[in-house]
Amino acid sequence: MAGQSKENTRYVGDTVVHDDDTIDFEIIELLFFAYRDFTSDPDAILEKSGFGRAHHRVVHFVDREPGMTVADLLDTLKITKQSLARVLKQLIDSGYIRQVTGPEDRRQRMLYTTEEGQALARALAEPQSRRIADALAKTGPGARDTVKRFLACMKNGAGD
Amino acid sequence: MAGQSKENTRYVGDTVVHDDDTIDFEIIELLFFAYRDFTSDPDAILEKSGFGRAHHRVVHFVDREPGMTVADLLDTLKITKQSLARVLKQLIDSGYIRQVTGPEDRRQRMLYTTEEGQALARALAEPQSRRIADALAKTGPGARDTVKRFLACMKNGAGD
DNA sequence: AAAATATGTCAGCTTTATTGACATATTTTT
DNA sequence: AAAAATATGTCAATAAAGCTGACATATTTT
Repeated sequence: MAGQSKENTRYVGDTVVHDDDTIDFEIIELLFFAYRDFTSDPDAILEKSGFGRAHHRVVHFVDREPGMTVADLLDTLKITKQSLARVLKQLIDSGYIRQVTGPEDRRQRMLYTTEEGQALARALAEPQSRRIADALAKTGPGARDTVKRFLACMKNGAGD
Repeated sequence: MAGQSKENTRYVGDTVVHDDDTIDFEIIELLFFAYRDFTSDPDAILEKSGFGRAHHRVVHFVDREPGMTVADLLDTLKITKQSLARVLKQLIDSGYIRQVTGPEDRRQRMLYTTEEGQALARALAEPQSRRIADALAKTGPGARDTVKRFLACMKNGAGD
């Protein structure tokens, strides 16, 4: 419990302002740098395929949840249908993802990675996984569980 | 040490592929969702000012390191001069950041937040800090230190 | 005096997102 | 059966935030 929640607030106009030492700048910045470098890992691989981070996210989630629908994917990524459309079309045209008409509801398009899509998804995840493993090892025993719980709580709607 | 580093690799073409259970998909996804929601916190505030995330980062770092030069900022953000230029100009024109000619080297422009800039930086950091504090509290005692070390190791050039 | 440095700026391009509008196929409701 | 709702696709226009390349200016270093 170091360095936050002292409730030392003041006002500028009608905006609540917390003084320096009540804000956890340290972890805010660590998170920024950690994520910046974490996401830079797959960039070299993506460049070769001519894809960007948007493609990465789509291939990743479809690989992880085979058969998910377009609506599922939109909900996961929190982007609009039109934003997804271009990226998804490119991945389908390039043979990384294929669509199957839903067996129950024929309006739905269930999404699957092809062999190539699966290989891409894993090639992209590999350096990230390695970075995580190294960081956890250096952090010490028990780190994985603590980090897991912390990250889960950082997410919206983590009721507990 | 659960769920990674089994070194169970195979090849597709000349791309190294790790099988399912050798990749730490769990933490990769937790990190994605945590960061997605963490960065969404300040968005409501930014919209009011007509600024975006790029402005956020600039105001944040200048507030944290008053007197930093343009070159320092470019190095921190890892973006190009031309990308920074537009954002920085808007912040200066709006009165959130001011420039002072370097006292030693008059080519340099040392950057400072104004009162308004400081207030903005802290208003933006506040919900993020609160989210972190809540997550750490829920994770349990000792979480802060573990999370800090883990995040530091996730950054490039963190030679233990 | 020449070269290097720190910054600023113009012009054009790319990626990734946005909104709005509308089309099609299919399922559900009336 | 007709109407409404749903899942998806697509066209067009726009925005934010990055990029490269080129060049200008002021200042410091060589």
